[in-house]
Amino acid sequence: MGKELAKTYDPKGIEDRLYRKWEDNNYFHAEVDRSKKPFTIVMPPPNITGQLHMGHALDNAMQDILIRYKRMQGYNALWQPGTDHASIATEVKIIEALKEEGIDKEALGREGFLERAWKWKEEYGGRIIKQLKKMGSSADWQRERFTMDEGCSHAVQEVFIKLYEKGLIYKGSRIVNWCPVCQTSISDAEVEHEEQDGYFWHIKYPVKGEEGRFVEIATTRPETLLGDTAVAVNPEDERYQDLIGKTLILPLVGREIPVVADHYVDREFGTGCVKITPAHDPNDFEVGKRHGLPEINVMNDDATINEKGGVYAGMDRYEARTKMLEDLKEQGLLVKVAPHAHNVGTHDRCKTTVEPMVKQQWFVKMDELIKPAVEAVKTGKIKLLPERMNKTYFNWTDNIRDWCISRQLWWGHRIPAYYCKECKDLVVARENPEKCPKCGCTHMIQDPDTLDTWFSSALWPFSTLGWPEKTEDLDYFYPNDVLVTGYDIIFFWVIRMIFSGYEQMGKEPFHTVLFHGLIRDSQGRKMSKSLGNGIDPLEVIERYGADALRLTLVTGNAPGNDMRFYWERVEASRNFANKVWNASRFIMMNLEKEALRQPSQEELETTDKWILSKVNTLTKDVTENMDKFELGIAVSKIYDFIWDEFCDWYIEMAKTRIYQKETNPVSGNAALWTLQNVLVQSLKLLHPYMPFITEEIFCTLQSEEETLMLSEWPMFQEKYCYPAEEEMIEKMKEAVRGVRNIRSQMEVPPSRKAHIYIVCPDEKNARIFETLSVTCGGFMGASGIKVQPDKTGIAEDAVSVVTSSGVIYIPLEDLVDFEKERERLEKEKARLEKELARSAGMLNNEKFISKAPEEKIREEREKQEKYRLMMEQVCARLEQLK
RNA sequence: GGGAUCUUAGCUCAGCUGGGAGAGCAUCUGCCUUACAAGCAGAGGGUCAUAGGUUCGAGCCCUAUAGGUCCCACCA
Repeated sequence: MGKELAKTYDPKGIEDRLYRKWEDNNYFHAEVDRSKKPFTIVMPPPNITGQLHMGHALDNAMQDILIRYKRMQGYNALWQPGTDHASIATEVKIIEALKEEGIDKEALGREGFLERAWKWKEEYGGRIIKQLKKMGSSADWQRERFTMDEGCSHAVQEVFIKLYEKGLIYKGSRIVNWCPVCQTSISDAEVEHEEQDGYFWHIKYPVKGEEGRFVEIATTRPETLLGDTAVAVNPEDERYQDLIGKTLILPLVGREIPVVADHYVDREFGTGCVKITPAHDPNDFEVGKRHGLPEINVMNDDATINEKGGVYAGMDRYEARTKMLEDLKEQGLLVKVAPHAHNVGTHDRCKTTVEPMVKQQWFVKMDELIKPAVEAVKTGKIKLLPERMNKTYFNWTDNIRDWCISRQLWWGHRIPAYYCKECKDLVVARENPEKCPKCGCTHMIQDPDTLDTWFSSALWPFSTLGWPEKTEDLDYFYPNDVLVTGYDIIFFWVIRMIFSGYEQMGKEPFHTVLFHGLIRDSQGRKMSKSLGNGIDPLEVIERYGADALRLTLVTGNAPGNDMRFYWERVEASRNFANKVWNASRFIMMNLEKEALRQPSQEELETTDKWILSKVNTLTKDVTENMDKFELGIAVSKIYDFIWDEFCDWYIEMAKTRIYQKETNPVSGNAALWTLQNVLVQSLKLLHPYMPFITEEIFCTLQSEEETLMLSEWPMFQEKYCYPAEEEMIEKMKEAVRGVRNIRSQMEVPPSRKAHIYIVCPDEKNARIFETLSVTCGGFMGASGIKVQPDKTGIAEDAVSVVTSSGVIYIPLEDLVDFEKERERLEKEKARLEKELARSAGMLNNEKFISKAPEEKIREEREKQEKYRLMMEQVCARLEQLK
């Protein structure tokens, strides 16, 4: 008869098969279509070095949910995917690989290295995309882009030149964060501060011409002493007034340096005297600028001491430190060593301690660029979710510093700047100029540096749509709608996309940013390679299916909050998938070959109307929640509806009618029609979250339909609101629960049936139970139900359940333990007393009556009346049992 | 040093604009009831971190305190 499904849901096979079907049918592809409204999300491009991890899984699950939802709503939904060249991360990986082969990067040369890099890209670039597909991601893969493909590179070049021409990009000699291991400058955002235990070394500098007089300074980095060009004191520090302007002899070096006065010096801290090393400390750099001090760079790019360091030349910075301290001690100039915890800047990629150094680098001037980006968030033109991210955002924008964009790396976008070999003139141009515009010679050399990887990702929302060409795509799909990403890259990426969007497009790149948190392990630790605590999403998919993983990741997680990963939670999700599967299996088993007839209003029974009303409300709620990006709330409502209302109540209620459809075909048809319709509507609501299982069921159930993913998102319909039926069923459920509770407490075996009496003096309630007696009879373990207005004919010793709509009597004389029954009633009485006291407390409070909204007062009165009636019944029953 | 955030059932977390405390897992009891034991029915378990305040009414708003987490920051 009906269609067959396996007894348990097995995602294996099904998922790959359906994904192939979706791809083959081009369902993910979006073309400009002016008749439809666009909805666009750009995928944060994963690194080509990457493997899918839980962060990606969450990020992509959320985006896929939104994009599938909007697609079903009829939007022209574009999810624009791609990958990132990840300059430094990739370069480091390639160098490692080369090392294993015994090849040196420099020896290989730039060209050879880039050849290797592109090969790497070919090999690994596609890997993560394959993995994303396993998640069910419905991105438009035909539009897949790469940050270093021709179009994106063109965009990068254009932006660079435009900004340069506007004076917003400049080259300058400034102090930058230098990574001695990666041997490149890095931006402020790439520096992580970490507290380390170090020492405060107190060193004496002799005052020139005053035998036996010294100035004592304190430092955490004694090796920088080699580059000192002054000692500074606070101009208002009485202790050192006479020193200002004097000359000191720099220990170990013998160079003469002045004592200068600068307000930067904190009199309270250390000795109040600060050694000034303009070439190796950002503060000192500023002080040096103010006092016209020379900048002496004493280090090589690998942080060994250079020739300026005299006898220490060639030593590593820490080696030199040790040696210098020994020497100072010998000379009696090291006066004190105090333990001192301080913050040390490290490179986020390799964790090497960053060395501040003065270097020629390229910078983006930020103060003007950032203004529209600040304005956009301030005015709500761009909404950050959760809202608290605004503070983080402004904290960064308010303290913004120029962005160092040049990197001494090979893998990346080459800076379009050319230098004349002869006159050193600098030209920024689209192509290598044949001759120097200044001196006319033909030796122009391109700047060897490449750009920060984030320079290209900042353009992602429009470079992927064809910018700088004026494309149809750009016109139609830009601005994007939503950006989904982790809060950890708000500075690296989100802010930079926003100001780049305004600068290049004159429009914001998106209007909503939905931030998610980190996925942690079960102990709350970050998942990391070094800890070995990472969980591979592919393994989860392998074991439980992509749907289960997706559901796990978005359930019970508020935006921006971190989440712990538990296998048990995946198991719970898998169980839900199985529940959906089996409910569908049951329905399909009972469907006849011929189509169901839509029942008339009269043919729909109370229970049908109740569940139709419920799913109607659910549709409204879920749509509202999803529009507010409350994905977790929306899906838990779907979950509760399907499991609790639909499966545990409605399907059970419908069973009798299905089994007896031969004798009552009208009722059977109405039940089956309702089952099928509610199921389909639930599948639609669930589809964005669990695309595979819902598609599989839908296509089996409605074999004439091609796919669920392009079906219409359900709408709330006024005609399916049945408040009266909802109330009736709720009353019935209360009664059923009451009886089940009693039976369980009294340990009545399920096989034991009893004839049940429901005493309802209220006519309306009586009618409810009469109508529903067949339905609730089965649930109450009743052999029959009699609804009557009084207790006539009911055995004195029958057990009773007091509900808000009537008293239910269960004659089970031989089984009843009266002691237990009394206990139970006493407990119920106590509960009611508490409720009544609460009600009375409120209603007797004059202020509540005068100030609370009328609705609340009415509600409270109704409750009080309900409890009062129940109390009467309980007391009467207790009296009887005495 | 500045800022954010958290503290709710044994565990992990929801709780939207203030109006009778929720879920999943775990625990206990009874059920292999012809969709599902990855299940069904029932039960126990919380002075919502502490102390004040605003309010008729606070898990939710305000203030302070304690503890945890995270971000930012150039005191050498």
